[in-house]
Amino acid sequence: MPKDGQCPECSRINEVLHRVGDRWSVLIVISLAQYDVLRFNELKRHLGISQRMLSLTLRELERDGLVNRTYHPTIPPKVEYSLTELGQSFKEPVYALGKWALTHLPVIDEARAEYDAASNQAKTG
Amino acid sequence: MPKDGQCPECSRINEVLHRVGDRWSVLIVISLAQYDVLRFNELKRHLGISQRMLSLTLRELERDGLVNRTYHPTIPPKVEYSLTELGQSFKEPVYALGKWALTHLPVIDEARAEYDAASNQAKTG
DNA sequence: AGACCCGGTTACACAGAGGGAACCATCATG
DNA sequence: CATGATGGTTCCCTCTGTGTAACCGGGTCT
Repeated sequence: MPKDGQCPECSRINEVLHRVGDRWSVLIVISLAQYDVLRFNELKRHLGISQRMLSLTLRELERDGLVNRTYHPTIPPKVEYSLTELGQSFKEPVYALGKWALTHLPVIDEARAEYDAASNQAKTG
Repeated sequence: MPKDGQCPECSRINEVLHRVGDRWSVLIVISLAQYDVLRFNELKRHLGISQRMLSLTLRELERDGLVNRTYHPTIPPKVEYSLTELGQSFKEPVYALGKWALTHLPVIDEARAEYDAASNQAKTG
């Protein structure tokens, strides 16, 4: 961790982003937002996430109060995950980000291709 | 990288998040949004980022069309960075996320403390 | 000549993210 | 008894992210 001292807001944002802004957290929140309730293996199949990472990420999400874990002691066991209120509130900015991502990915790809072409030309020419 | 095949939207979002959701990109965008134009070393000082990471991240941001790089061949050299239109549009969801983060960080901390206390009690008791 | 400024780049090292596979516990089925 | 399903956990290994430190290159000041 660097000093981070310069811009206090930055480090706060960084903190939360680091916690909740990783790849899987966001995708899990999005999935739970869509389907309301999902079981462990449903999430696993839906996201193509490894069992290990799903378990880890869900626990962190639960710890942070974003996700509810409901354990049904049936045989075989059944565990359901859903968003808490906090998770629901997080859904909105995440959706905004997701929407932006989906909307602008083509533009980004284009910009990237252009940049690569230009720098390639610079190298060759 | 996993299969990612299950939920196509997820993998797209993941893709952009992976690109633009790292530690520094977001903070650079926020800083540039605030100050309009910043020089290399201004960013460096403001964020407390290492020279290497700043250089790397800025190049990626430029490559993705989010940031403009203006090189003034003066002595000593002067390089100015600013947001492109795309970068400006990215600013909004990022701000939404940042705002959520700042608002809910206390709640998260609280939830976390509660969770830790509970699991500690479970372990001890 | 040597030191300094700016904006980078390169070499090296370390921590953490993340995947894969095997193991666990429990009951049902064949 | 072996197998399967569910929801995890644990071990091991790799790959990436990130930091530190040193160097570059041109010009200016001393």
